[in-house]
Amino acid sequence: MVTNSTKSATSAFDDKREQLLRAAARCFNEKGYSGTSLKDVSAHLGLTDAAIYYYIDGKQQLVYECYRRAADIGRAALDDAIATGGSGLDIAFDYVRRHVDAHCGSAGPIAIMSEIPSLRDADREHILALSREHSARFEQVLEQGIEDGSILPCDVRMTGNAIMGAINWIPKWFHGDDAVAQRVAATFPDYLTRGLGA
Amino acid sequence: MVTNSTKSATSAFDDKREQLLRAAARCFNEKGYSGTSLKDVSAHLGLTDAAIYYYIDGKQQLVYECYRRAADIGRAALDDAIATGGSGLDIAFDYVRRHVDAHCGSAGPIAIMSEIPSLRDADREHILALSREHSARFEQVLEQGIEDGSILPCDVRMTGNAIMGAINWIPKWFHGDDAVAQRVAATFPDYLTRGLGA
DNA sequence: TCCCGGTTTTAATCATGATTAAAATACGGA
DNA sequence: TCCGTATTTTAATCATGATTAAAACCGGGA
Repeated sequence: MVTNSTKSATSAFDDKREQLLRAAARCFNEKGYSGTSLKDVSAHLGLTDAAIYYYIDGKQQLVYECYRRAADIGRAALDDAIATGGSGLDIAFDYVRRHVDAHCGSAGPIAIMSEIPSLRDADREHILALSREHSARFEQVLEQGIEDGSILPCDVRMTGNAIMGAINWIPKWFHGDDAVAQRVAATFPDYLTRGLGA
Repeated sequence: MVTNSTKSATSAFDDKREQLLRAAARCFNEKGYSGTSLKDVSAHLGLTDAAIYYYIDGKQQLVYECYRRAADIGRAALDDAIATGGSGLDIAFDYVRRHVDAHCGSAGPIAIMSEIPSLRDADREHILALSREHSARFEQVLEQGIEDGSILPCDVRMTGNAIMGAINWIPKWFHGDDAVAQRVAATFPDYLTRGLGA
């Protein structure tokens, strides 16, 4: 019935839908959008491909929601980091820590937005807007750090691209190993912010 | 006729074949392996899709050679960096500089190896081997830097992953703008090695 | 000018995979 | 136990795109 429930009450339906999004995210990360068949995704849930249509409107809708979920998680990581306050460098560190946790922790696989062109026109606009907004906000954090002296002057756009790239690439080599997750958490925030100066 | 010429003599055939690989790399980077049709690739050369088969054995062969070319370029960047010598940190800096140049400079689009699973079994083994070897060699450079005191002790595998990720993600946002290329060159080597300590 | 190899296109073929409709199944409550 | 809704499957349909074979084209040398 594909209910567009706005409520967050945890129905069995919503649960399974969430599972579906995670399974799809994992598949998309591994084999790309066009490379994953709905059968690949449904297999993760022990269903047939056709069953997916009970939960979601189609494959396009599936990527779109995966990407939107990814954007939400990234935004939340930045929101929370900003909320904790501190210098620009502190915020940047906390953001990396949270975002990396999101990729490696129990939040499950998060889709990396590596195939924006394959989205429907309207969806692409929306996702691009979210993505640009996120980048801009992070760059502002870097600028704030430059002003408060915690970060060395730099090209914030390029530096932001470097940091985002390092994070976005994680799913390409991280596959759920807890021990590795710890090493990521112990290394990434420190390494990626140490390069910002001090 | 799809000659497997080992010579490097620049025949018109080899030239066009090289153009083909670059066009394919650009397409794969933008829309993924399955997402790009041979028609997409051939359009870049002003040909029809069927004409591609005159130059290469098929789509699988095309990705394989794109990835192999990418591996070669990455290896060359590391070889050259090591050849110039210096501390581990110096080498790391030079490697990043060269590899980033390769992505943004006239070497043309380099395929990012983001869809290893879609390779044929035998090809996948080969590419994975090259990839692992490259990572291992770069980690050795980092270790050398730790020994000679130019790099702070760290988890070289994770740090290497972070650096490679930042570089590999470049094609996702860089689209040939020369001015941007300069900013990348001015920012990445410095930022990515500054985080290694000193 | 005519011929030939090298190059490209046209016009099939063929498999894959998204999507849909109808039928089957499961399961909680009356 | 029986019913009705929620869930899933089965069995089409349909479009896309890789691949191939045969025909057409093109430029240089005899």
